Amino acid sequence: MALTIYDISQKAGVSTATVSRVLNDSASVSPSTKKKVMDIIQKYDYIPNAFARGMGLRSLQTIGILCADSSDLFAAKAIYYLEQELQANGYEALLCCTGYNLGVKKNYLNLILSKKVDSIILVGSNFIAPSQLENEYIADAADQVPVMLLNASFSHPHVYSVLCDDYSAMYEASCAMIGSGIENVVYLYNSESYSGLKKKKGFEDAWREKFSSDPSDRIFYYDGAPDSINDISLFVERIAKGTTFHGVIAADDSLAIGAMKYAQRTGRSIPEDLSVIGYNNSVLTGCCSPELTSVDNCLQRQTHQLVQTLLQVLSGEEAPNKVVFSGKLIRRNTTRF
Amino acid sequence: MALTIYDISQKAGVSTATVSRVLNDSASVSPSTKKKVMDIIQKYDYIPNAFARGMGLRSLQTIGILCADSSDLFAAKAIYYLEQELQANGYEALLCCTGYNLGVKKNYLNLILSKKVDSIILVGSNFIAPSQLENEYIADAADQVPVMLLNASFSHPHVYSVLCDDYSAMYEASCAMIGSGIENVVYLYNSESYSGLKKKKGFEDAWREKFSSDPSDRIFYYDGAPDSINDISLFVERIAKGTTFHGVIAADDSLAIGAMKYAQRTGRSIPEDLSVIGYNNSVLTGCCSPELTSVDNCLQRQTHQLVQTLLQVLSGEEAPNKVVFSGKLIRRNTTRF
DNA sequence: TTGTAGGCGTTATCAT
DNA sequence: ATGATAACGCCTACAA
Repeated sequence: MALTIYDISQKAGVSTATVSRVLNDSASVSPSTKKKVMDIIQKYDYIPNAFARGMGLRSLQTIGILCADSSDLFAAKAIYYLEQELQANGYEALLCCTGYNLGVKKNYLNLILSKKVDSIILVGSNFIAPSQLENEYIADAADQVPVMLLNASFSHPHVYSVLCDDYSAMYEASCAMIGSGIENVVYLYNSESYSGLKKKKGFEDAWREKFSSDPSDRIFYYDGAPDSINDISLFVERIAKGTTFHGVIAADDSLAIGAMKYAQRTGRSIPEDLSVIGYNNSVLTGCCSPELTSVDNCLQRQTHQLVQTLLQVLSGEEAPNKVVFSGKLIRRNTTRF
Repeated sequence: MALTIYDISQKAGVSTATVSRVLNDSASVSPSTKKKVMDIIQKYDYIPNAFARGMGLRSLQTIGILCADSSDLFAAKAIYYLEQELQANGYEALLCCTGYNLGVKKNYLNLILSKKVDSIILVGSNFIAPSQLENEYIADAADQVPVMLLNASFSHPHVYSVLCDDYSAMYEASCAMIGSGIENVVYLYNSESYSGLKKKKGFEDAWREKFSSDPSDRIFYYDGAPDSINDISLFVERIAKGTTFHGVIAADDSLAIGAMKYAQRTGRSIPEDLSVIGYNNSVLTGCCSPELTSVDNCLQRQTHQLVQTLLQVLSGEEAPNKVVFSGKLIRRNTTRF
């Protein structure tokens, strides 16, 4: 049987209350007794029982992280950074992959709430739907613990958002490509999430501004497996049957690389005949050749800010409800502007 | 204040014990009272307090997952699969990224143990060192909870290993390349972990068998950032200054792609002038062109088996201490054999 | 089948 | 500064 606080108090010749105070350095304990207790704790490798502790403190210093798919490149990086930041501040991360179904997300959110996490971080904007009604479950959760949104935004008490201005980033990337004189640019996307729609609008506005025409016949939605580059390239090939294009702007690096694959298969050269811009500036940008121009959404800065905000909230300080960073186009060799 | 089991028992007109029994369907409860209690629980949205529950049950149905870097492609996939399997069986995953330093790993292992997880899963073989002494901390952990190893092996009571036979997979891949007549094959690796060394030995044995000579001057260790394809390609370029080669076998897809980048930069054609084999069969294999031949280590089968074994262990059944799967060379376009 | 009551290991409150 | 002791909310003998 593991040692209890009572055992330690006996051996140290003090009360359990004193041991507890040492453990949490809560109230003032005389240096000498403190040392005495510490020594016993060290000597016997005493570890307080986490459950009993949770009961008393009403917290186990644990943060729930929800994401749709933790193996998605963006999510994987985000989770890594978040976990590191949390760890460094004495918190553990409870991970939960929900998939993309709304009902399932709700269930998991409640499940993880029942584990008494101190807060919940929602990774990626696919947790936020365009219709307020579907976001009700987030508001409900926020009544229990602060809810942190990474790369999404939702206005509600106790909901805090940290995100990249995907709209502007995509708008500027689109302007760069369209403005450089490349003809017949198309836009590829694979998510209608909060950020997915922002990005699309960035392209649309850039297009309308330049040509005063409706871009909707140049926008294509891919709903296949996100990690099957091959499927994506077939998808692009199908587009090419009905539409001429010399530029591709993609809402995700993998879509961009699928387009490159198609181009290379059909003998089109990049960037001479086809320019490509991706999004997320993931490891994939360095794997293809030529290397992919992509928008960096400064994920690490986002995660850092998110955890800082979270710590403020948990310690009762005032914290910003929404922090927005700017994305940045990283120019590589699939573009010439 | 949240409702307690006592409140529910009052409203239902039964004792707390009966409510508890309904909650855990432990002992037999008459269908009528069961329904009565259930209705109250539903009506008030009652959720039992997780901490108090943990105290009674001595478990919160939580499994600790440790990995060095959760954004590593292999680890990210593994974590995703594991979390899904665990979730499906009523367990939550507590994630912890330790980095590659041994001391840090030990600390985190103890930290996560103190959270009273029901078991610990170590993802990736970098937790197992060649020297037994350095693995002592794993043996210690296994005294407290069952320890599961994904893609590593360590013989000790309460330690269970599920892995791919990386040695054989790499041996066969090496034989395939060497046997096809490709001259001056080199081997690249970036980890001296349990599996890293197995893979290297696979190559060495294949080489020795064919040429009866020492392969050590053809084996190169990369110790830079694993996700910087560019650094890897410079590393390969340096190798090329002193060594002629027409084949590259890499212990990881990113190393292989770095080699391809070098080749493409210097105008060497793949696979005519240079054949390449990667390892892990990751998403990267489809991003480069030509697409990368790579060894698949059937990660999903491994994770499934691991969780099955874990469930057996936790329910007190006998379980296999070591399960080994075979890897498989997936031939794509960077090779011609 | 059901209820009573004690215990789980801490923390927090109140004295001293 | 320190010690008793009452919560905390649930589970589980044991009793009925």
